[in-house]
Amino acid sequence: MTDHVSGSGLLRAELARRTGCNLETIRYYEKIGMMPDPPRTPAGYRVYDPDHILRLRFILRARELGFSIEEIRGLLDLVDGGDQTCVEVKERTERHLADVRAKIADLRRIEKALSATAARCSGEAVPECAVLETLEGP
Amino acid sequence: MTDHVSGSGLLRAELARRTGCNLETIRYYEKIGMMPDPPRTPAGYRVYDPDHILRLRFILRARELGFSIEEIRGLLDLVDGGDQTCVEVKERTERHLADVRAKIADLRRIEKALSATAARCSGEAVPECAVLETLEGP
DNA sequence: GTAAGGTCTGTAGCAACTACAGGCTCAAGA
DNA sequence: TCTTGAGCCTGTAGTTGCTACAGACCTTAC
Repeated sequence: MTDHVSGSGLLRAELARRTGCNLETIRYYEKIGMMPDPPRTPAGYRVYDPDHILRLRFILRARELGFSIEEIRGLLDLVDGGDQTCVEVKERTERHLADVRAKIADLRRIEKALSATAARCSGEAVPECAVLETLEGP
Repeated sequence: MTDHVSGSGLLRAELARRTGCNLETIRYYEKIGMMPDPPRTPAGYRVYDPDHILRLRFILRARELGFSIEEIRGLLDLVDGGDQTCVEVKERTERHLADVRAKIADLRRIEKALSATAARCSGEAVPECAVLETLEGP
């Protein structure tokens, strides 16, 4: 079987390959409504298009950044539009923004501690405990 | 029962309260070796000190930032010392550093997309799909 | 001394995947 | 053509990382 189904569509394995996602996880995300039900071939095979790649990559990376499924659902709702008012979108966007900025701040602290550790390690001493104190900041 | 066990020690519930951690999760982290086995009272109650608070807060925040248990174990090994050589520590530190910097970069993209969304939303239009394209970067 | 509440252990349940079993589909080669 | 083999389907079971509960013990307050 080729991967070219009705022109530009991808089958599930090809979507998995292009996103680095586990094959079964795609089906799981469809089941819980994170990924839309894709069109099917007459035989029932799922057929994906480039938008699906974009969406799945976003979900995967957001997970790696520590967003829960529900948080990602919230971010995706911003994309999917729907019947939300502009005010609602704005409020939710700003909540997400605060969360994202807090994560960035914490990661910066970890970055600082790690690079200090690496620098000190260029000498001969094993570092003390800069890492643990990292997230104690203001 | 007070929370003052043998001077400055904390019982499990107090550690949970001060870190925001679920009570049972503390026991779980002990079981999988992320938290050290704490000393006990004669009756078998766990007694924690301020270092435990620090360590647990670090674990919790690292989880929120998307680090897996194994990755956090790696970060904590840097703290715990042990028989690792300086070169090993440095290599592992730099791998973590690369990972942290990639996360920061992605979060910055998300931040940008979200603040653009919020700004556009101050007008009247519902945003299109700036968010999804966020993690497509270079 | 007894009632209330905190701690203990072990075990069961949930969320988010991940893997497998058994069956159907399709393209290609003998 | 027909068969072989890789890929897809569904449903279900297993894994990881927690979270909640049950039943028993301990401690403080009345």
